[in-house]
Amino acid sequence: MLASQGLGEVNTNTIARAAGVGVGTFYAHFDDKFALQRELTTRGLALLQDALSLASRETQDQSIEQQVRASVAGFVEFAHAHPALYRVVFSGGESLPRGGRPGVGFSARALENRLAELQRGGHLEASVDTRLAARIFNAGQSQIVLWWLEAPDPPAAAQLIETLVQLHPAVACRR
Amino acid sequence: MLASQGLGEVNTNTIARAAGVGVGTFYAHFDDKFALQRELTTRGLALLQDALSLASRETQDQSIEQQVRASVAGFVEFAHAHPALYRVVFSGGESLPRGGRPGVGFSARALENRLAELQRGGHLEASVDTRLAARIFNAGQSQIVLWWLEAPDPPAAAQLIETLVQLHPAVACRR
Amino acid sequence: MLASQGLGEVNTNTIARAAGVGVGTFYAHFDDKFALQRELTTRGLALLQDALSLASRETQDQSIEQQVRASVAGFVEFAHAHPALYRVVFSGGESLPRGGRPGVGFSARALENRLAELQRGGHLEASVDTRLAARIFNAGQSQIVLWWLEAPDPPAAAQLIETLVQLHPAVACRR
Amino acid sequence: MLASQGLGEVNTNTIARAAGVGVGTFYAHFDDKFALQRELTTRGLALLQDALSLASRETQDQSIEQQVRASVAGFVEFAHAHPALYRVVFSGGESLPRGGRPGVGFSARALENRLAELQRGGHLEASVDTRLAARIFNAGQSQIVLWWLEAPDPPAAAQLIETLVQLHPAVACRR
DNA sequence: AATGAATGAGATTTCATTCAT
DNA sequence: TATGAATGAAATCTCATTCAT
Repeated sequence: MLASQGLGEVNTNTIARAAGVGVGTFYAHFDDKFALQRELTTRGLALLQDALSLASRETQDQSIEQQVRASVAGFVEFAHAHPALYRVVFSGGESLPRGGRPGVGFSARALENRLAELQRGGHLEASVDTRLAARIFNAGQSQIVLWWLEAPDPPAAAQLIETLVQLHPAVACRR
Repeated sequence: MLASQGLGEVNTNTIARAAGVGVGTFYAHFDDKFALQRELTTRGLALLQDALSLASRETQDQSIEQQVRASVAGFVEFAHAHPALYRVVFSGGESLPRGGRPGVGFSARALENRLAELQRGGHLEASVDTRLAARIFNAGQSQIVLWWLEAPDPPAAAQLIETLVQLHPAVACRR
Repeated sequence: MLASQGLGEVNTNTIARAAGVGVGTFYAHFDDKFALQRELTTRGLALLQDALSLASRETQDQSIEQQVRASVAGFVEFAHAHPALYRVVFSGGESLPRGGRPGVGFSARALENRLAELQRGGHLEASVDTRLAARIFNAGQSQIVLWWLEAPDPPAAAQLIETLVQLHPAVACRR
Repeated sequence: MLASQGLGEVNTNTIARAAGVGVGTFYAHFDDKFALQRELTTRGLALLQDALSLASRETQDQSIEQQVRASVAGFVEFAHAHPALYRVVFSGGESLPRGGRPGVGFSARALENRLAELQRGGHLEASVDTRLAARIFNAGQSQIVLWWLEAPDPPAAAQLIETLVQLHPAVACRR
């Protein structure tokens, strides 16, 4: 119903007004100020997961680099398609009360597992700490996209994607 | 005198109390709530720059990887030495009133220049977008250290440093 | 149809929901929040008056104490039969908009007249202030019954009735 | 500092304004809206207890009726001296959140014990249920005084006291 | 007639900032 | 200079009431 605001430092009145509803209506839909954020984060993350899963499925027979590229492209395209939602999910600008914020940790586990798998298969440097590498890459990716969405002269999406691919652990530390 | 708070969502009274001074005293030293943050950020950044400059100077005759390692180690050591200050400077948890926050952009220019230099010297893949690569790495580095400072079972600093070195553009995309 | 709530601090939505009707329906039947209370109070009081009148009529040839006992028993039985309604009528927990609440004053006039009659007949201490005595007894009676309805280990009704009889002005101050 | 308001249905703004302070000041002194009520109730009850204890001590060698009269007089005088405080403590017009409200139960235990003592000493009808009698009298007393404070043509305090004495269990059911 | 989503005035509460001491 | 009680604008949230269906 009401969906994508910047939601950084806004107050409930503004949120409601911006959504074209009364203050009371807001509270009819959400328990409190943070419930909206939780809701949007949950939805956004689910949407993103879907896109990434699809990308993964579609490239499962291709090269590792192609798989990485598809994943990164899916991520960037999601942000491009839903910039406001992306900001709500990944912007550190506000306060998810207790344990909500994904940030560094978002899907780090999934990437970590994938890297470990590649490592076992001999496709990734044995010396790479998969837990750290996964988190570092994810943090870099989510932050750069945040920047990209707001940059005055943003580079082309393709350029962004290509650079992320180059720095992805599975590519940068491949063997 | 008053220095290291988390300073994410705290109010002035709490800040002052925690610093052991009266609320009024706080306003005798700082114009407003954000002046403290600006002040700490400025000082913290200066301190960090000093450490990084020193590391750079000390390794200017060594290999690129050694230079990178020294830079990363300097960054991690700074965070370890001044965790609260680090959080104030790099945590996205609060609101510098417009344009203050370093985040992705911090010293990206410096790294960007260094990468461009390497590229010109033929030490870095020509296809790397130095502006993006610098920002991605910096974002990943600052965020992972934030996580590292608060992780329940943080990896050893050496491990963290090594992984960051592996993912550093100058190392990952060297030629 | 909708009848027995605690109605102390509840809001209209809850009242309507509990009554099994929509909020809108509530306002189709009552002008505002207090109209229900007024309505219930009026009905409750009428019901109670009927019971007391009946008790009075049935014992008009018996002893004063028997009359008092019948009246008190009628009161207690009414509360027992319609606890929610009783609470609405006698609970001080909410706000009848000006002048509605019976409380101390409920039927004090009737009892006052009865006491004055007894006094004229020489059956009651001449020194008793009938206006005050009537109000004190009524207040005590209505409040104790409120307590009785909610007490964790309430005494038997008979015990309650007997004690009220003992403390009734017409019994306690008889001559 | 701020002391006696009517405090029936008032809002925090009004309370603060009436006390001659800003809204914020109110919250500097009390945790929330109800804390004031709790505070006043506690103080009022303590004050009342003191008065009653004094009355009890001063009449311990006199007749039971004198003791009762002193107690009742102390109660009435307290209400007369601190009408607003009395209303806050005994008015049922608002909501002490959980377990605060004295009402029927106020000092019922003390009176109950006193009555039981008299009963053991053979000064009170054996058939009287002391628990009920104590609560009935207390309820009647507190409610009638509430009425008395607001009655358009209130009877003299002496008259009120005398009537309460006449209806007090220890007097009405003495033996 | 019945409904309940929507409303917004108003109540509660917070907090950056001031100022008398 | 240091203090913290006092302030009130602004934020969060509630709830009696309306109205389109």
